[in-house]
Amino acid sequence: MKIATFNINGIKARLGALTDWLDEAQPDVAILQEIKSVDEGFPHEPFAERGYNVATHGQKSFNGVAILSKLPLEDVTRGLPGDADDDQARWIEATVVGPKHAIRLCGLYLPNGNPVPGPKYDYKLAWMARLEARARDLLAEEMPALMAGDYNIIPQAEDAAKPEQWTEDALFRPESRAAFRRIVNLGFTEAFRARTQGPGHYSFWDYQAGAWQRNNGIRIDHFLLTPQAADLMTDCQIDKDIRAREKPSDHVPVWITLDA
DNA sequence: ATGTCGTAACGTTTACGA
Repeated sequence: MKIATFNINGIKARLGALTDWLDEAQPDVAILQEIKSVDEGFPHEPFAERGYNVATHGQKSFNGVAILSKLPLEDVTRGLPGDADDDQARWIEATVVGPKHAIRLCGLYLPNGNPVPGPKYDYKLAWMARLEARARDLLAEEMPALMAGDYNIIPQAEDAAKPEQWTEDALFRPESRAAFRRIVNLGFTEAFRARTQGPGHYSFWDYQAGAWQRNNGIRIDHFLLTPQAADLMTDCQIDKDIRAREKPSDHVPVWITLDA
């Protein structure tokens, strides 16, 4: 089972690029972030004709997450638990049942948090505390499950081409990285790093200042796997070449395969 | 170089978020 995560930066602007990539990469599941659309504005037909079921959790203009799946999406829930007043659309869950295993999928768009300090950074850290709570509950289920998406976290210096440019940024502040490590260290496997070591692997290049042309990237899109899911993983890759196309997102897809 | 995008709005340009 091939499962991808992809921050598309707007479904209206990215529909062609997204369907082109789906046709080539043929993921069974695509977990999307920054759809920047209300649920009613998210197109279903282009995905239905390719065999995908669609579940969305959107809002006007900003944020928004979705899951596309060739398998039926069961037990869909929307919103990260822990704050009834949080109206930002950043979390969606669903279960898919493969030939061998059921997988609980969590799609997330973690707050950016800039500038530091400030209310947006406070919101990021508070959101991560709620994420940790959900992660603990997920582990307690002792089933194959994953949390995938745009974490807006650069885990280590080797995950940035120029880490010195990010020292004051919410994506790389010690508090942000510590919160990410606390979650990983509960017992999750960070899929990409379980299979590939060393610098030079990125999932985001800013539109500004020729970041792509200079390969000034960062790795901020991640899969965290429960032990039961990690045991099923057979591959994890980044579709870097997508970034060179016409009208690209500033992120590229990251995907895993599971023997599920 | 405050450098680029995507979205929305009392839109032919500005504001915001990233």
